[in-house]
Amino acid sequence: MAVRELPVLRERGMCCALPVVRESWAEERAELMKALADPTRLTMVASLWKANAPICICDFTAGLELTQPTISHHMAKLKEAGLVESEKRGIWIYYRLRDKLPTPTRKLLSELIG
Amino acid sequence: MAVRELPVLRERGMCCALPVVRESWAEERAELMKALADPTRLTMVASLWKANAPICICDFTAGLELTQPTISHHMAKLKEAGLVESEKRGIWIYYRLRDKLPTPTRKLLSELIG
DNA sequence: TAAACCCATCGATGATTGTCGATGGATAGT
DNA sequence: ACTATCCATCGACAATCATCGATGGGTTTA
Repeated sequence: MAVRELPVLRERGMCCALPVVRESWAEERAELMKALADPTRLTMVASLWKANAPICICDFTAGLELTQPTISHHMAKLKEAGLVESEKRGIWIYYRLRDKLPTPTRKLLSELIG
Repeated sequence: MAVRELPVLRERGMCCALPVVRESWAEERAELMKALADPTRLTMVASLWKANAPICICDFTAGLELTQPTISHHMAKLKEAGLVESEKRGIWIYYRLRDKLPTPTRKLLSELIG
């Protein structure tokens, strides 16, 4: 918090005073952020997080004001991002937060939701 | 971690066993996540976070393989999301992470980057 | 004054995304 | 066997987005 100085000596045309490099880290993390960058999906994840119990699609379609295909589509994105896993039980398919969430992801969700 | 049971008794056509409601909370948070849901912007935020020093646009255009208008566009989004603030110094405009970041946001960035 | 540099903005374009209706597979009750 | 329910998938559409080239406004140096 102390080194917030502005460079004084600086020549024109000479950039890159600081190392700014795109890393593969950003690509992976951006994928996770994309999965969470929607109010509906965020609500779904938060519901699963707080309920700590399996929820099926029809419960979401009842609570959120969206069509069943739309909810299914969002849930598929969450699953593709590795945030959610599903289990079929009779007619219903129950979704829950993935058991083996990477620790950084779990902590991030904790900061975001909890 | 104990209540991971699947509902056994369940009637067809009766949903909403669990409260799933869209809250305004999700709308706000989704905006922040959208700002972070791009590899380039993620790299920029991480650079500002780690460098802990002001960086100007030309430094980013030199490091990332993108045009200056594109970088400017991304930086504008970060600014609009309240993540970044700028200061003009001669020819250059220096960007840094916002001083008064809300604590949840700062902790989230810490989990995401640090 | 002129030239060089930094940057924001505009307009365009191709790609991605959120949403819906329609359809069909699977399962349970009658 | 027939029907009702839950759900995934497909195709379509409008909206948003990431990227670029072109332009112009500021600012410093020559």
